[in-house]
Amino acid sequence: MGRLKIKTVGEKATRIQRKNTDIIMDAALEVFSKNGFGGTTIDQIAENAGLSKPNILYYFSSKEEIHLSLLQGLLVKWLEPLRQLNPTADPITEITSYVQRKLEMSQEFPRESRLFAIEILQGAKHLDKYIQTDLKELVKTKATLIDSWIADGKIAKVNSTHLLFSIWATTQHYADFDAQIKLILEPKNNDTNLIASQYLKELFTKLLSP
Amino acid sequence: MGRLKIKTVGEKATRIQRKNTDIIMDAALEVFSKNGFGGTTIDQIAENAGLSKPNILYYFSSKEEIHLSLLQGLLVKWLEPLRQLNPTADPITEITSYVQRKLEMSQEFPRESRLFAIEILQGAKHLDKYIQTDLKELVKTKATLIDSWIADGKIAKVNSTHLLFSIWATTQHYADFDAQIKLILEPKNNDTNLIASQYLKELFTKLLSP
DNA sequence: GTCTATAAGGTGATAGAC
DNA sequence: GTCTATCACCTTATAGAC
Repeated sequence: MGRLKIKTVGEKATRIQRKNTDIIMDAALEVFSKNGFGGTTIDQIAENAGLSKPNILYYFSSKEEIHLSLLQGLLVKWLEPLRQLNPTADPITEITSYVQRKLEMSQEFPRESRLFAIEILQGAKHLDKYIQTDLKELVKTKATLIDSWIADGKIAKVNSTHLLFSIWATTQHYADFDAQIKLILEPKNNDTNLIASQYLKELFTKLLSP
Repeated sequence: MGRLKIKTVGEKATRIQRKNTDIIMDAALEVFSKNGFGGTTIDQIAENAGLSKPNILYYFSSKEEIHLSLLQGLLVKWLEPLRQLNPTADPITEITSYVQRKLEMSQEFPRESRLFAIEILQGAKHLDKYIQTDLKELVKTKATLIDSWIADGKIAKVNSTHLLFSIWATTQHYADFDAQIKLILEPKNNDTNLIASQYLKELFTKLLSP
């Protein structure tokens, strides 16, 4: 009768498991991204999910397991924009498009962005193996691609790795520091996303123009 | 014999109070910036400070009071680089100097940077009044200054508020996401700070050149 | 000012009925 | 699969001796 990973039941039960697992993870994302791991209680997750605390612990064996599942499930999605960086297209268009994709992802998934940010901020203890392998490898590949564009004279000479850092920093800032931005900007400003998009396009276009 | 704010004792006692208060706040900064508010226990602060838990609570009436004291003490220092932005000097030099000051501050006080970041990330609940007054006012003043530089044709036309956002984002990134950066860069890279400094100077110089 | 002891309440996780 | 009840532990904060 087992835990999640042991599938001994039929189609219908599996579907219920999947559905409830999704509900719990969404509720947990909501609370973890707002209060951090330590500031989150299973009770809060349970209330958010509309389930009882023991029921949460029927699907996940511990609070930490929920947290880990969330982080690991996030990684593939989070790297997708960078993976799409295309060697054959126009370099500046490619990079500014990447900036746009990253910005849109932060705006569309602010909870995920914050969860990720909190985790890195606190030392990346649960992601370090992944960062040292998958992310490091991907950065290396894409930095090499950018370096080849520089060597071909297609874009200006810049440090390709720090270029990536600054793209991450500027795009994620709008999701992660949203509270600060909202408090500073006038409430009437409903076009923050558009302005941010245009500003960042200009920032990186000017940097990279040969 | 009263709490911190009531000064009924002589010079010597006051000096001890001040010394222990500083020790506690430094220990608390260490732990809060690493584990967040919820992930921190008074026991951890006590151990870090080399004091007993009740002794901590002799100087501060609660865990939250320590946290608040830290955040509020941080604000003046954190805004100083922007305050120094000088209306009379050369605009591009002024802005790139500001970038350097902000970068140095993040590198020199990474714990403060992370504490601040975690607070904003989680909704800025304890700083919202300050952000809406002091910071908003300062940003308005300095954005107006930058706008006047644009009007005078001294720098390129950009959105001045988003310029400030991108400066904060890029400079704080090196402190806040240090764990990720260290894992991605080769261990041999000891000159990250220098490269970051040069890269950011180029990024903003190109953006702002008329 | 600093300590030991402890109250008071919250939290993660489990047992067992349904 | 889901619930109520509960255990065992941890944590904040206080009381009171020194």
